[in-house]
Amino acid sequence: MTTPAEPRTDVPTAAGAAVPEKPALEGLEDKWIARWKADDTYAFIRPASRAEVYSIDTPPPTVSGSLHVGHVFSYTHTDLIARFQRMRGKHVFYPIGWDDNGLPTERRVQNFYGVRCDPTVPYDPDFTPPEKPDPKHELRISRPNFVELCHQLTHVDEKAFEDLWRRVGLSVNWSSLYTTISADSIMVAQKAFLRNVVREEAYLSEAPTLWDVTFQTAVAQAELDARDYPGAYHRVAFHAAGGPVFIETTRPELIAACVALIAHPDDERYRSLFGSTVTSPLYGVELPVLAHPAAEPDKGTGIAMCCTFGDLTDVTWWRELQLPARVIIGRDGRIMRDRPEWIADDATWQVIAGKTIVSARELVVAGLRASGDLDGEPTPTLRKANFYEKGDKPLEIVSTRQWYIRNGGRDEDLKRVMLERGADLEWIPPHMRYRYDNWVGGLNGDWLISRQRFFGVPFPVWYSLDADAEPDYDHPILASEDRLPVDPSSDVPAGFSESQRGKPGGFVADPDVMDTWATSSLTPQIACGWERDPELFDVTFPMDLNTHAHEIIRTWLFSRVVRAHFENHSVPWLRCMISGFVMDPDRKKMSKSRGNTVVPTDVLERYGSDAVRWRAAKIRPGLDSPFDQAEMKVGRRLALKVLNASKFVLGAGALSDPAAITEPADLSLLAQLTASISEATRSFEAYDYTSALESTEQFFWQFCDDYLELVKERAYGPAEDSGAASARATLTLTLDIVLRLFAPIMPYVTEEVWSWWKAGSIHQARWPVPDEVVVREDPELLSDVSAALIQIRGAKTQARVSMKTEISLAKFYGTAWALAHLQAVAPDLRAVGRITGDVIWVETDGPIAVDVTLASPT
RNA sequence: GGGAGCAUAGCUCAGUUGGUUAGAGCACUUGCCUUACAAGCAAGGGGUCAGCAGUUCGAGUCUGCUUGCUCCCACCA
Repeated sequence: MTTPAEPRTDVPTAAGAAVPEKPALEGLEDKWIARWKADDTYAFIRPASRAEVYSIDTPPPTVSGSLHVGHVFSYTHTDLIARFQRMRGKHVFYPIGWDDNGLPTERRVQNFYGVRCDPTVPYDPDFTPPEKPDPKHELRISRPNFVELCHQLTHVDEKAFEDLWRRVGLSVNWSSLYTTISADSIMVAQKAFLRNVVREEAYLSEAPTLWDVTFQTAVAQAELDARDYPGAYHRVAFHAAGGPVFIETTRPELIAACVALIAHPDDERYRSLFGSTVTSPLYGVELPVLAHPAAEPDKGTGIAMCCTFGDLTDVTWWRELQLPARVIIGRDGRIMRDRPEWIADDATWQVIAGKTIVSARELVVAGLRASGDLDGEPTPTLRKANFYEKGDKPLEIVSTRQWYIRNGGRDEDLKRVMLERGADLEWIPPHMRYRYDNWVGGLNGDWLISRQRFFGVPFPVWYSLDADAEPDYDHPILASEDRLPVDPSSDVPAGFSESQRGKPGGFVADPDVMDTWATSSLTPQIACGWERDPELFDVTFPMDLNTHAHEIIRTWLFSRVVRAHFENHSVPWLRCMISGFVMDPDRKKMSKSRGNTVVPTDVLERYGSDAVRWRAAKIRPGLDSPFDQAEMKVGRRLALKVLNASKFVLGAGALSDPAAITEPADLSLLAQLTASISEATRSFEAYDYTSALESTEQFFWQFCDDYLELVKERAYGPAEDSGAASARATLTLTLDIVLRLFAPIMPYVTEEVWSWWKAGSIHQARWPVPDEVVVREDPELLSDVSAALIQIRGAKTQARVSMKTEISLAKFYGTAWALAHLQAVAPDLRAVGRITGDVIWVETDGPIAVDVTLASPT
């Protein structure tokens, strides 16, 4: 009745078919981590054609940061797909990288070693960091020494990350590991940048820029974090001919930077003042009163002071009304020491000169109070202020020269193209596309990529100096591609010699580095060997899948779409699978700043990787999920159940002979198994790993609870008995297939059991197909048997007796069809129910029912 | 203020194009040492599908409104 698609020949493992006495989960991870590493089980073997490859772009974690369970879940989601595709026969290109460049690393190095980078300090080849950092006296060290320390520390961090990912069981290609600060990455980042410059997709511009005073660097729109920030409204009088004009401000320290008062053109209250002038309190600077539609009549008093620069509206006014720039805040976040030329009275200026913003504010308020220009007391308010996401002071706006890459923020045509690129991607789940559309639609400037920092990819650019040693920013000297990677601070541009560095008529290096996103926006190009390995690039790019959590759609996802659009005229990948967050039990987002993170190593140790992965697989793409320890226990129980059930199956004697499967109950099970294979496959193909797991799990539990119990006695029969052979062959085939269905989710326990009687890794085995089992029996048969079993067990439970209590008389009720099903497996039914007496069959129209008479307990 | 998602058992979640009596796991109750597993097995209780209104022979499912929660974006006078 049943023939296998192809006879299977099972080769015993080298160790022999060893089923342990007491299987345990402990120790499996160490054992298989070592084996997979030694055998390079997940190696990418380069095939001839793109169609044979499945390539995946994964987020390079910031190695100086810390990971929490949310990361583990998200990376697991990717691995589930990778393992499924590998078993489907794809050559899975699954590189991983470490994001080790950038500010987080610098900050960690500063704290770890107690040092600070000072580019003016010369390199010390014999430098060794202090054994015990002294936070009060940071050691000032040269940029090369600082960068060396960054490399040292990230190396240590990277080892810990690799250990974690290996424990989680990620089947990445470790030989394709990249880092964002490696020579290759620098080369890719510099080459792509140079091409952007040549095509005028990147440009240098002096403009007001959001500036972090702590880190003293520019930051990009994507790195902003709007936070509540306590402040106070100060009602301040400016002086006009007709009397005082009151404004409200939370930033009175900027009165000295004021360039105009501005109200809405239709605002009757101020219409008469337009075109006239007022003078500022304390400083007596004469200022025009102007009209602009961006002024909001219902904010404050309806008339605002426009400063250089208090907020982005000030920048708009400065630009559109062509106002002068009156900068008073320096890049260190302090009021400038020298009195600006528009302030007449030096004594007034000296009050705030050199002060921090906070103390300057207090001093100015005291001055206003003394001069009578403060109307009433300041009223506290909670306002939103822009912060750098890694900073803890509100951003200032300063005018600086920076490199930008066009992203559509200042170009409607490009914006439309970027939206179209987003629409070309397959989004899993689909609604994540709206996040992309929202972000791109709301861009209000190009992408600022330069950072005034040290550990990062340097811009491959110099500027020539004129006779006064002033740099010519309009004509940057670009490195030629064949010299990459270059460090302009030590390399010399063509046609110059090192002796001309910094000299009149000579040259100077661009001092900045690229933001880390500028490099990580090229991970598909870095990983796939762009410009370095054309054959690899051809078979891996555009990639098949991009995965990460939804918070970096606006940053990492979007920036890669931009770079691939410019460089490759394509999308970087075909689809994006977006993970949700793990929330704390109060349904709050897990984050380091909230202090509610769960350290993954603890959880992995307590429940095991298979259990944690099982839990991750229960979370569908895009959905947030609360973290619950109890859920892990269930996963652990399943892993253990797989071990125990396998022990039973193989303990009865593995029989890889599908032709021996002849009994109706056995054939019916295989019919159900076939349906499960189809369902799991369909689900995985649709990236619905959760449903794939659920269908397999449901089959497996029913297999254990009903089928295994039903055939237990028969399976123990003598080898020459055809019923016993049928049971054993069914058990063996079912285990073989179920293990493979579980393999992407629980790689450890499935590999362990596989090794008990098969050679090779289950992770290199093929995903099951329904054709492996050719069935002609009715899957309903076992369902009817289960229904009868429930009745028999129920009777015993109700009587509060043991399941092994004998039944002296059993009456089965049901349709002729159902009774036929039960009669077909009557011996099994007698065995599992311990029916020792008579069996009576009663045909009815109703559902299956069983009446039993229990023998008196022994 | 703009956008998105969610609301089904005490908890976490399924519930295809509307169609019998709304499901699962956990938790809970009760029973069972049953030779794969007591980290197990068996049986059971538990829901006004957030609320209101509508479409329909029929609504957890479709439409509108309301409420609540979460996330993203905007909001610095």
